[in-house]
Amino acid sequence: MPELPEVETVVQTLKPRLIKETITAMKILFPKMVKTDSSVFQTKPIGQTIQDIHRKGKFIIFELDTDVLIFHLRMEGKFFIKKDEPFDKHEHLVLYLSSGRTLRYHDFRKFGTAHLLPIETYQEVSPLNQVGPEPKDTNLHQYYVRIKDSKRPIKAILLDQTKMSGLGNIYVDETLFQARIHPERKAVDLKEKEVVNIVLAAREVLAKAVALGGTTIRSYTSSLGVHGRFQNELKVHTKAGEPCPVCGTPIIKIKVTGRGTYVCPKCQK
DNA sequence: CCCGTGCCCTGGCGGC
DNA sequence: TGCCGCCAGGGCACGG
Repeated sequence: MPELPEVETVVQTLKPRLIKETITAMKILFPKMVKTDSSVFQTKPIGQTIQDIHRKGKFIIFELDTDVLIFHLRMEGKFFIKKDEPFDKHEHLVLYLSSGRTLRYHDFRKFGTAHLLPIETYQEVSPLNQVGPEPKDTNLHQYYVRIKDSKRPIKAILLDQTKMSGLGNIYVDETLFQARIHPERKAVDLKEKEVVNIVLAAREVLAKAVALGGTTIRSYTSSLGVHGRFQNELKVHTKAGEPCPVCGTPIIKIKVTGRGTYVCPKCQK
């Protein structure tokens, strides 16, 4: 499940391989993933050159000459660069490139999305205008003010990409463990210092995960994927029954707003 | 406006 | 061994 560190790793991997490639053709194998008018999506990128690749939150942005191609990988999306091999059944979108290679979007759960938007305005419209700053760019006091009246559990707020972007289920659990805050605490009951500590913890957790290339929980053989090493650093996520690395109390798994959640019942208050 | 729920999808796993 | 049913989960539409 790619979160900010995994998406960043994908961007850094794709960039040197795809910059200055021109898109010569496109094949859409799973039309539902395309969220822009399909005739526009299919024809407008042809002849345009990939000038840059970057991301906002968990969205990957391919900057072309006059438009941007925006992908969201959701849980299982990944890219492969291949020659003229036959299509895999999970490849849903194929870009043909001027070098003769193909860029393939692969997603066996079919949750990922693709948009094509004009380069001048894409930041002001959906989906990217819904994406808040990531933790390192979040103003601590402003964030506290923004969430302080909410009765929702802090975990739900940290997963809300409009308020702050980049955290998913894994890194929220790790962030709240590091900050010693229980995921079910309501935002309205948190002191400003606690909220500040949570954002600071998120910055640290994400920075370390980016440095290690993200987290690979399920092992896939991927030619162009995430071979992250942060899974070795996880303190609570997926650790149900194992001792808390701080106090030794067994980690428990609970459900918070529908999400599987790992917590140390002693350390996190 | 705010919040909770259901939906999308399919590989993998538990249960029998 | 094989099959069935359910779970996982990010973001969005929808309804209260």
